[in-house]
Amino acid sequence: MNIYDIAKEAGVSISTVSKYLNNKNIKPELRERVEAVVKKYNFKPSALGRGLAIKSMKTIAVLVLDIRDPYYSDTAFEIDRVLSPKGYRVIICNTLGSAKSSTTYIDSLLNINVDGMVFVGSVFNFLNDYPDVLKKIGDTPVVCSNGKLNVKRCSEVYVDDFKGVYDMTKYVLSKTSGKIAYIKYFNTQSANRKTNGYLKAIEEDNKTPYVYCIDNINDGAIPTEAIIKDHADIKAIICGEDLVALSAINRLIKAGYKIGEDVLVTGYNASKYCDLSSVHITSVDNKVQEISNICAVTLEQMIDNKDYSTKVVLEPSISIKESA
Amino acid sequence: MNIYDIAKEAGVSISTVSKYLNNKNIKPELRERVEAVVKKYNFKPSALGRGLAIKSMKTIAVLVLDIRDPYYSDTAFEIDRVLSPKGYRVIICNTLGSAKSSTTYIDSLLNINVDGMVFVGSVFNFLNDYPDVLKKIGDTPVVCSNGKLNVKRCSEVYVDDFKGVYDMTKYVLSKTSGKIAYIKYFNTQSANRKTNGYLKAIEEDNKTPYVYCIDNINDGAIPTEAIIKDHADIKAIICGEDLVALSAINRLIKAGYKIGEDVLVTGYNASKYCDLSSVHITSVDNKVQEISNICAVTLEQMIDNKDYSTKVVLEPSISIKESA
DNA sequence: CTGTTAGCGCTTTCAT
DNA sequence: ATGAAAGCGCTAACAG
Repeated sequence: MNIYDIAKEAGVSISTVSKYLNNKNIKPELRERVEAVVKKYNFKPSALGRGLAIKSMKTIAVLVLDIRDPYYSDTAFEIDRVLSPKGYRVIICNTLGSAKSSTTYIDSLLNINVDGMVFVGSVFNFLNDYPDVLKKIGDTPVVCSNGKLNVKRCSEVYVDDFKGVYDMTKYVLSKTSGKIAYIKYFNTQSANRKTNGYLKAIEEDNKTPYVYCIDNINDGAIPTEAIIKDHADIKAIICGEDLVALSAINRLIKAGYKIGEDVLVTGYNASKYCDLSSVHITSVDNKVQEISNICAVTLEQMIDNKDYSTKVVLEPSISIKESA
Repeated sequence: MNIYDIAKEAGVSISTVSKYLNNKNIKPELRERVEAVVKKYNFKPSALGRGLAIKSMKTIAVLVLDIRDPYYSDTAFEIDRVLSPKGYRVIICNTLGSAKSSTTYIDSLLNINVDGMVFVGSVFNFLNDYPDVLKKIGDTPVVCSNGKLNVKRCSEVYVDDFKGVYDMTKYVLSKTSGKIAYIKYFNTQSANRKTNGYLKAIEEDNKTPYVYCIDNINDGAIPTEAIIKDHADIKAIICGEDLVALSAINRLIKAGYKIGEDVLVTGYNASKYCDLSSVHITSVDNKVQEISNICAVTLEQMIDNKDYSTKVVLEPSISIKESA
C-alpha cells in the first residue's frame, strides 16, 4: 500500500495525497475523500520514500560510552522519552571510547541522513582531532552534553562539574577539619575539572590534597585500601563517581569505619546507586535528566531550524543523605 | 557524492559501480578503476537509496520496558555489540509496558522497513491480544527473549526461570531448615514462573510458603519489614530480583540481622547489583549476556534467511556469593 | 487548489 | 561482463 493506491481509491492524484499527509491546504471535499481511505487502511507513508526525497529519516542518534552505565542509560531514556513521541527513532551507539568504533558509527549514521546526534560526555571531544570526521558531519545538528565538537552546528549543554566538586569539598570542609582525599576516575576533561574543583577548595583552605586515581569504575576498593593504609586518620573521601563511593563505603565498613561519623564519603551523579548502600550516599547532583532533556529539546530546535541556545550551563547541587 | 559521480569519474556505468559495491563479478580492470575512485572519496553508498530499492535499512530494533533497568541495558548493549559491527543500526524503544507506546513504536519501526526486532521480556506477550499489530508485523523477523509472539517468523529464547528459582530454593533448603519467604516482583508470566519454582520446591519439602508481592522494584524494604514483623525467626528470603534482595539486605541489617548467617538472602539476575552491597549477593544467574547474544545471532540468521532455531532454552545457574 | 512530472540514490532486470 | 532503463515511495516545482 502506497500513496498511488490511496490516490487511486480516493480518486485524486498522488500529490493531493501527499499534501493531505503533510497537512497542506486542500479542498475540504478532497480532504475528506483522502482521509477516509487513509483511515480505512490505517495508511502510514513509507519513511524510506519520504526519506529519500527530503533527505531525512526522522531519526536521531545518541552516542555514549556504554549504555550499561546508568548515567548514559538515564540520558538515552530521557532523550527517547522526549523525542520518540515526536516521531523520531532513537539509535543508540556504544562506542566504548574507541576512535575506530566512534567513526564507524558516525559513518553509518550519516549514511542514513540522521537528523541529529547527541554526544554524551567529554570523552567525545577527542573527535576534534579528526578533521575528516568533523567535515563529514558537515552541518548535521549536533548536541554535546558536557563536551564540544568543532562542527558547523553544535550546541553545548554543560553541568559545571568543577563547581560541583568544589562545592562538595567546601561542604565536607565545613563538616570536618581532618584529612580529605579524592578518588578520581578516568582521565577525561570532565574528570579533570572535577579534580580541579577538589584541589581548589582544598587549597583555599590551606590543606593538603590527596588524590588517588583509578581507570576502572569498579576498582574503588583499591584506592580506598591505599587511603586507609596511608592515612588511618582519614576523615573524608570525595569520589568522582557514585559507584566509586559505593565501593569505598563497603571497603571502609569492612575496615571498621563508621560512615558518616568516623569518615564522610561523597559521590557524584546522585544516581540510584546512592540509595543502594546501607548508608545512603551524599552526592553531587549533576542533573542528568534535566541536562538530557535540554539536549533533546535543543536538538529538535536545531533540526527544525529554530533558534536554539548554543551553550547552556547548569549548576549542580548537592544531594545530602547519610554518608556525609 | 553518489554512484553517478563515482561512475562518471571511473568511466563506467552506475550499475557497474553498484556491482562493485555489492561484490558482484566485474572485470578486474573496471574493478580497479571503480575502487580507486571509491577509495579516493571514501564513498559510502546512501542507505536510503538502497533502502528504498531493496526495502531494508540494515536497522533492527530492541524493544524493552526501560533501558535504565540493567537487565535491559545489558541486553541492548550485547545486541549492539554483535550487530553494529555487521552494519546494523540499533534502535532502542522504551515502551514502559504501555500498549499504546508499544504499538506506536512498532508502527514507526515498520515504517522504515526495520529488518528485525527483539522483544525483551515476557511483558510483550500482551501483544498477542492485538491481532492487527501482529498482522502488521507480518513476516518481519522477530526474536523474543523470554516471550513469544504469534507472528509468522518468531524465534524464542528462554532461560528457564522456573528452574532458576526452584534450584535456588533447593539450595537454600539445603542450608537452613527454618522459614523461607519469597518476594515476588511484578506480575509478568516470568514472575509467575519464578514464584512457582519457589512454591514447588517448598512444597516438595513439606514446608509452608510465604509469598510477598511488590509492584515497584525499589520497594523491597516494605515486604522485608513485613516479613520481620510476621516472622522474626525468618531464616531466608528469596527474591525475584537482585535490587529487591539489595533493599531486603539493607533493611535486614538495619534490623540487626547478620546476612548469610542469621538470615540468607538471594537475588535473581546475578547482575552487578550483587557486588554493590557490603555482603555480596548469591543470585540466580539467568545469563543475560548469553541470551542476548543468541537473540542477536538468531535475528541475523532470520534476516539472512538462513536456518535458525525457533526455540532455545537456557539453563540458569546459581552464582554463590556471601549472602547465602 | 490540483495534477503532472521530475527527481532523491540505489538495485535489478534485460538487452547487448 | 556491461550498460540502459525501469522502479522503489515519496516530495516539490511547475503548469494549469
